[in-house]
Amino acid sequence: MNTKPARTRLAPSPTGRFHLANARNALYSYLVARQTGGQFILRIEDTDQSRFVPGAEEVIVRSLEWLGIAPDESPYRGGSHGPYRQTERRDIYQQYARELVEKGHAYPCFCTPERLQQMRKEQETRKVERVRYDGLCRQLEPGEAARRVTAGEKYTIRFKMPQDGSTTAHDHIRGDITVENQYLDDYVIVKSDGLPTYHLAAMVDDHEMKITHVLRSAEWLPTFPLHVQIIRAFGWDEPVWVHPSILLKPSGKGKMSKRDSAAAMQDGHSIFVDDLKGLGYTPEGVLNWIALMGWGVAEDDVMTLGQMTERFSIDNLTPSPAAINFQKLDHFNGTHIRLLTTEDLAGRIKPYLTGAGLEVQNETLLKVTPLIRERLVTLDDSLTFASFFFKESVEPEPQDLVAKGLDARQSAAIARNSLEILSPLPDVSHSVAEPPMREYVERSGFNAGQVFGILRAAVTGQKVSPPLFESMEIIGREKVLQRLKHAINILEGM
RNA sequence: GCCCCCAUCGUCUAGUGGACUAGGACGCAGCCCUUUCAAGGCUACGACCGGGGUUCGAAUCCCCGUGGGGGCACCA
Repeated sequence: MNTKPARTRLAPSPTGRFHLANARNALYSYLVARQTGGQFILRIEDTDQSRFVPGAEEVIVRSLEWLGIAPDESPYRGGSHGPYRQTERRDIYQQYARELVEKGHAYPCFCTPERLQQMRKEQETRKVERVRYDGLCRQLEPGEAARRVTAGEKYTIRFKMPQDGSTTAHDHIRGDITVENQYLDDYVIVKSDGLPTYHLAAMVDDHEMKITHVLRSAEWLPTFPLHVQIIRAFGWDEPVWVHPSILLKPSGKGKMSKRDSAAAMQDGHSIFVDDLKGLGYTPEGVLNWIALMGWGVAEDDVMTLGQMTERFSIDNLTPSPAAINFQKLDHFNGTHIRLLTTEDLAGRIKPYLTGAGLEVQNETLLKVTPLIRERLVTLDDSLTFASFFFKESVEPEPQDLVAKGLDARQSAAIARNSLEILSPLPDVSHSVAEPPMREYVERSGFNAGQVFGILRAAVTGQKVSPPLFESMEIIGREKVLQRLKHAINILEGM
């Protein structure tokens, strides 16, 4: 367990949607911050203006809030280490880039995109070991370079990678990762528009914002040595680096593609957090699900956020890629729904019901909720299990009113007998209505499944429903009798 | 092609040299409960990638294969 307050961050770019991997990094970062009494920070990495998607930032914030892991510092909440949007930190990067150039760790590069493209093409046709920058501008005299810069020539700034030896970087999950420097490139750290690339911006910001633990996707592993080199060039302390594993598509064959996402959506699932709510998932279920992709828990894996905060440790993260398993999401969602109090659950279900045009009375909803709770996988399942409680009348399929092994005439007779039994009763509560109906089953020679099946279809309008007598009690005598009469009419017309 | 990472049931994982007959969860199958569907309970099926070492002893450490994944931009 960490003892010093940790500062962690989530640094997404507002270029697309907020997906599972983002959410999982956010969760782990949040957990580390919480358990050490530190801060979790949201920083927007918007240096690539060509890929900027309007509204993406809002989706990120909304998703984090919905999950219940909102940041302590962010562009919206502010904080003492802002600004939290990289485009607003332009001058800071400029200053640090200049420092790198002055120290001889970086140099201006005047190569045009066209030249670079051609260079790569040539390298490929020559089948060179590795396609990379050829170092043309690295050779330039610093004075000459400075003259061209002041002359107004367009340029980028490249990091001067050591050409001999190797770089060892330490990942908390994987241990030391060593790469021969000759395989590393002179990466561009400031673009010709004056904005930094990730490599510079993230290192500068993590330092400036006093980040102690960097949790980021394993996709960064290949440039990890570069990042460490940049930090060493500045002479800064390194944070604890944690690279949680890549998330794979359900088949385990590669990352999720656009096509895979569409397929998941078809199936009532999604890898995008802002879809999950509409699909009926709870933050608790989603959180528990993503927490366990790459976090090894031996037993008792159903956890709330609070329990995760107590139990989480970056020591228990796994290095191997994990396939996304939506069945497990359903499982966790269902179990967390069952853990909710009746009031809480009712409140969460209501929007799905009213959203479907149903008129929902809170009093009734509170009675219905315990009946459907253990049947729900997603919150919108409440529609299939509870709609009939809130409808004036119900329209059963004629064939559903015919009991198994019987014909329409026999079924109609059972329905009529049931009506005769229920009509004189003061009410159709469970304790009042069930005994005489049980007695009828005994006496009639039909089995319970047949009799109650007809009654269920008549009263609920469907073959599958919550327990029959409990349901009738909530629906009430008048409506029950009404629906039963309606069913008799249908059966007699068959 | 080059570089990097990874390797236990179908999937997510526990396991840090002897307590492993390899544990849990999801899923799957069966049974119990039951007026339907669930939930719940019980049971079953199911894995240490291969080969070499190291060691009295290896799922665990090392090497080599093989397989899988990721990355090779003035994107993050």
